[in-house]
Amino acid sequence: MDMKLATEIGKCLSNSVRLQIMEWLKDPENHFPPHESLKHFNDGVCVSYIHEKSGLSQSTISTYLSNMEKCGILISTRHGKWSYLKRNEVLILEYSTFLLNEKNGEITINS
Amino acid sequence: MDMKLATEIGKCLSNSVRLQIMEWLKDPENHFPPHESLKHFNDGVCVSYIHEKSGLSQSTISTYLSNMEKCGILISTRHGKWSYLKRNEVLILEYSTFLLNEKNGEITINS
DNA sequence: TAAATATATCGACATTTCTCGATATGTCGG
DNA sequence: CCGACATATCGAGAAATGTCGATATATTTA
Repeated sequence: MDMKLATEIGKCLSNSVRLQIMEWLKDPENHFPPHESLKHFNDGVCVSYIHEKSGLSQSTISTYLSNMEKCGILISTRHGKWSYLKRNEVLILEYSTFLLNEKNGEITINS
Repeated sequence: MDMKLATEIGKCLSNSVRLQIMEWLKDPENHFPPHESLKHFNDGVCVSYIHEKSGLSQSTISTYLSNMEKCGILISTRHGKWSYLKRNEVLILEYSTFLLNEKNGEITINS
C-alpha cells in the first residue's frame, strides 16, 4: 500500500463520526431500517439514512461520504435517486495489513 | 476497542510524517544507525534519530511522539538522557482488527 | 414539464492541527 | 554544582478541517 493513500485513509478514520459510520456499515441490517425501495443491503445504505442517524447536517455527511469514497474505503452505487454506500472490505483489509509489522510473523507478546 | 481510542489512533495515523515514523519503526536496524550508547534496538530508536530523519523541528517531533505514546501506539523507554520509542504491536494489532468486519469471516472477493 | 425528493457543491466562519523558535526541564560527566 | 546535551513544553501564527445554510444538480413521478 502506497503511503499517500494510507495517509488519506487515516484522515477518513480520524474523526469519530466517520469512524462510527464505518462501524454502522459493518452490519447495516442491525443499524438501519429496511429501505422503502431496495429490499436488500447488498449495496449498503443510502446517504439519507446515514445522515439522519449521524446528527450532522446533510451537506457535512455528503462531503464525508464523498471523501471516503474518493480514497476507496467506501463504494458508492446509485439506484435511481439514491446513492448507496458500503464498505470496501478489500481495501480496508489492505490498509489494516499495512499497519501491521509483517516482520513479526505471528505477534509475540513479551518479546 | 473503544471508539474514542480508535479515533485518537486514527488521528496519529492521519499525517504522512507520523505514518512514516510508524513504518521506520517496523524495522529500526534498516532505517537508523546503531546508537552510540545502547547496542540493541530492543526499545526502539531515540527521539533525536527520528528527528534528524524526519526533517521537521525537534519540538514538532517531540510533540508527535508524545501524542503517539499517549494513545498507546508507541511505547517509550528512558535510558539516561535518551528516550527510546518502539511500536506497540499489540495495540496496533487490536486497532487493525477493529477496522475489519469480523462478520465477513475470511474476506470473500466477488461477494 | 413541473414539483418533490435525494444528493452534491459552494461560500463562510469556527475550531483544530501544523509547525516553528524560544525556553524549560531532565540527566550525565567533570 | 556547572556545562553540555537530550527531550519536553509554551506561545503564536499559518494552514487545514469541521460544519453549517443556501443553492445547484439529478432523478422520479404526477
